[in-house]
Formats: sequence, C-alpha cells, structure tokens
Amino acid sequence: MKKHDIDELEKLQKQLSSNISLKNTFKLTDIKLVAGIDIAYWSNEGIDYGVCCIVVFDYLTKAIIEEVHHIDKIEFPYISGYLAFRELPLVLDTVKKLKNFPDLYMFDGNGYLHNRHMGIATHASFYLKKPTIGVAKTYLKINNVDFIEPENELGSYTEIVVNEEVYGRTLRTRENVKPIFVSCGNWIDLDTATHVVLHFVEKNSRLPITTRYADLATHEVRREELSRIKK
DNA sequence: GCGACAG
DNA sequence: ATCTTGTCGC
Repeated sequence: MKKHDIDELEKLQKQLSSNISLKNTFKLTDIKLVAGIDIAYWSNEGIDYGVCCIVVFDYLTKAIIEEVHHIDKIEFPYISGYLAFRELPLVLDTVKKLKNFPDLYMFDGNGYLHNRHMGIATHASFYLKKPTIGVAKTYLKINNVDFIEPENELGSYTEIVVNEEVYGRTLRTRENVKPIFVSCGNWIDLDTATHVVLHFVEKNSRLPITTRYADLATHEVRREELSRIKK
C-alpha cells in the first residue's frame, strides 16, 4: 500500500466522519434484534480467505434468531486505522444473506475510538443504515493517550478522552480480566452502547455474547473449510 | 534502524 | 488475525 493510496482512504474517512451522530435514533425499548459480527482468516495456495459470521439475537430473551456466514477472498491488507477497507466488503456481502433485519449491529473492533472517528463500526453504519457499536479486545492508542485502568469490578469503566473529547470507554466486564474497549459506532450514545454491551455480557466470557458467538462461529466454519481442503 | 500496530 | 500446551490464579 503506497502513501498516496492511504491518503485517498483517509480522505474518504474524513468525508464520512462529518455525518456521524452520537445521539440515539431509537428508543431502547424498540430494539428487537441485535447482530454480532466477526471474521476469521486463513490462506490456501497463497491466497487469503476470510469468513464473516453474523449472529442475530433477540434483545430481550437473548435467543439466537438467525446465523449466516459468507466466505470470500480477502484482497486488502490489514493496516491499523483502515480495518474497514479490509473487512467491510465481506461484512456487507454477509448482511445480504440475512432474512431478519437487525435493529443494531455490534462489531469486533472500534467505532468512534479512532484517529478520525472512523473505526469499522462507524464506517459500516453508513452502509447498514442502522446504529452500530464497536467492541475491541485491545487498545488502539490515539494521539499517544493511554487508557485508564477501571476498577476491578463488573461494569466499572473509565472514559477515553483525547483532546478534551470522549472517544470511548474502557469497560471491565468481569472481575480479574482485562477490560474491553467500547465506542459508539453511529446513531447511538455511549451510555446506551455501554448498556447494550453489558446486557449481553454473561459470566462465561469477557466479551458480550453477540461478538463472542460470532467469533466462535467463524472458527467453526474455518475448521470445516480447512478439513475440506485436505480431502 | 527502531518501535507501534483495532483485526 | 494466526501459529499453540500447559499452567498459574481466582
């Protein structure tokens, strides 16, 4: 990837970022279906492949309503700060397979917590036309700002503030585990995003089950694909 | 050359 | 992300 190409991607991110809104466009009581999205990778004969899995949950009962996946070649490299350009094409093709329409999407990665506020969750919202939330497992440092460790208690969080602005939260989802990093994708406020994440956190995992199940599903598909290749 | 680096 | 077993500590 050359610097000139990166400049173009950055330009697109800046254009899109002017349309971000961190206010709820919905009432929480109207949220029925919430989707968790993740991708797993492998390579075969020098070609990179990825599978995107989307698991749709009923918000109230947490029952799984639908599960779809889509496999394709991955052309774009991973570049920190430009994850959406690598993963979003596969995500959008997978969304097309859904028969149910989620009211909210949760991503593995950041949203507003990004140099230009354009992590994958935010970037995706403009194509999905729905509220999104970013949930990252590791910290993406912005302008050399470190995160503040939250108290060692379920639900404790600290704000990630860069240039006087709140970019996201460091959230403890269980005792004695590393925190996760929650940020708004779009059309949702940070309090609501945090609330939804905690709603889907169960005591088995540090991640909300939306993201967790999507992650497990991608591993399943990859395992099947790899064994198919060998035969 | 060295360190940083969501997934 | 991925390559990977046991092991230390709640």
